[in-house]
Amino acid sequence: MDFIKDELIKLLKTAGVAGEIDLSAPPKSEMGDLAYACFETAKKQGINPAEAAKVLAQKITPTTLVEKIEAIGPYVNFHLNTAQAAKLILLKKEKKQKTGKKIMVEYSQPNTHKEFHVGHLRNACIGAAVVKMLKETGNKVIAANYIGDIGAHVAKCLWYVKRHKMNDWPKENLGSWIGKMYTESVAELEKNPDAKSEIDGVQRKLESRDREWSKLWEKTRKASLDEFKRIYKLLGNEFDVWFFESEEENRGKEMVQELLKKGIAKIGEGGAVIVDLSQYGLDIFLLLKSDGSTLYATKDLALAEKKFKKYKIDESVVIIDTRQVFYFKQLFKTLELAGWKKKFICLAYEFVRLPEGAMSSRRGNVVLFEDIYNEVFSALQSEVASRHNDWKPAKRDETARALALSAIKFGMLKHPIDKVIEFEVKEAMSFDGYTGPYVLYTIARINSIMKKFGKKVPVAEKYLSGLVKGEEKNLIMKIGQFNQVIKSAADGFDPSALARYSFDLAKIFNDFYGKCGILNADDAGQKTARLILCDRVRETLGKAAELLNIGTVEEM
RNA sequence: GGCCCCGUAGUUCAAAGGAUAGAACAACAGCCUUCUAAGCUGUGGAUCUAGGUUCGAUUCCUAGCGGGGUCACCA
Repeated sequence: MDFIKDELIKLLKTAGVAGEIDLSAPPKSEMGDLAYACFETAKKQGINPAEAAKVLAQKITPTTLVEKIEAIGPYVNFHLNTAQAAKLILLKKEKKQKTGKKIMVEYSQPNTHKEFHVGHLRNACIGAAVVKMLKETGNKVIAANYIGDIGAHVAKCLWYVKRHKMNDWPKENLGSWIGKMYTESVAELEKNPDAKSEIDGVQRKLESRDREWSKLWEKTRKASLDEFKRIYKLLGNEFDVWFFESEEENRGKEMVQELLKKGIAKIGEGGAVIVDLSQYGLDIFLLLKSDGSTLYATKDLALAEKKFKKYKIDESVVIIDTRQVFYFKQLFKTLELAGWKKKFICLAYEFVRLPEGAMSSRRGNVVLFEDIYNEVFSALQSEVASRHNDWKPAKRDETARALALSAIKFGMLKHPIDKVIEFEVKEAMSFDGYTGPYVLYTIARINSIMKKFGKKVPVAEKYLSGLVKGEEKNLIMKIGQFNQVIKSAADGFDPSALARYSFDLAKIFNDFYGKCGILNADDAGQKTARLILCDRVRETLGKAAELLNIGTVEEM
């Protein structure tokens, strides 16, 4: 699209337009392919925009690329020659502009000793997509996970296990069992608040690496981690660096002392270490508990230091639940007061709730990733079986798995991050319309055509003159937008823009597919031209899916 | 109460201050001797309220109303 825009901008400049020129797509394709809005120009000339558009349109003469220039209201609309547009969009490679920053994206951050539910899923999906999009736009990206393997929640879980469950450990699925023990522990603590002091004692023992408790901790921690790694493998999440809270405790405590010395932190009510941020509207920030044991904040100080010192990154992006933004504002402010001038970006997504209310391990109304995956997978198993009786079971399962993951991941990514997702099983089970399977289906349709064609599609400019229809042009123009969509989605950390684009492109393709014969086109030239177009649609959809961390299928 | 996010068809969401506010789901009516009907076509249906800035506001500002979140030993 850049080549086309460059040429149009040149035409406009020759016609006397000065300054920045911005071209947009008109709302309806009949109106033209690209439009220039004349508001600025009109203002400079002191005439009304519709008049300016009319004058400007008359000054520009058609070229091989631009067939018609038309003023509609305040807009100058350019109608492009389809074959020429196809040449510039389908055949010419645009050079990518590189941002070239070194960015660490920290995401997922699950707590061991807890269950992995669909709220965690949203983070994992957004994170994977953000990492891929930032890489695509030329950044060096380090994908980091930060495991909450120590802290109050671990103490709660282990206190309960030690007290009630030492004799009934399961042989399998230890990781998810431990998560359930956490939930039971919370329930018990609610009934019996006095247990709090016992649990605090457990946390202190864990932090002082008491031998007996450490042994229990190591075993359960590993089981939790194995469970997470299994889920990441299924989801296709890969991390370059693993941080653990347990490894940040000591340095964190030291840093708290340093902040005390500098006078940035002080001892607050009850003996805890605090930073008073009330003059910044950020209340009181707690760094260390009164009994000397650590908080999230203690460890995050050390982690921030490690990220910039050890990994020498330019920016630190942290993907978190919106409920933690206040905490992160406090943390960033504290680092700033301590003299840090680093770029911290806090990418907050709204949470996933259930129709009956917020998910809470406490109330036991969480939807586990595992459960929803199994449900979607088995629904797709029967879908696939009903369509492909002849396939081997292994192939059917593999297809159902890919489709299930595409449905779940796309469902998490299609909502903008600042919208609360109300998670409904019914919606997760729908495979029509604005869904992952719809995009995969479109790719599978193209694969099928290519397979029937049976040869490599010959790509050459001479075939493109076969492209003349409106449906073809719509597709070409949409493909032309791809690079810009990637760029703005990456810059805005917004996978939903890319998800929407891939759906729109698939939709335009299916329209084309229904109206234009491909293998049975009117003549050989047209057929080849359409095959080239199909190939580029497939490539674009495939790339979009890849950037969203969604795997595709050959056929379905 | 302070601060943060969100209010658009029945529902879930679009629309860098610009053209007749777009989709999807659901509802209803059609389309498989032809490249995969997980598809396509058609029909109805919406900007929370009141001000302001602007040639122009769904978008920006102010106030209100409604929903959600958060505010010292949780993460």
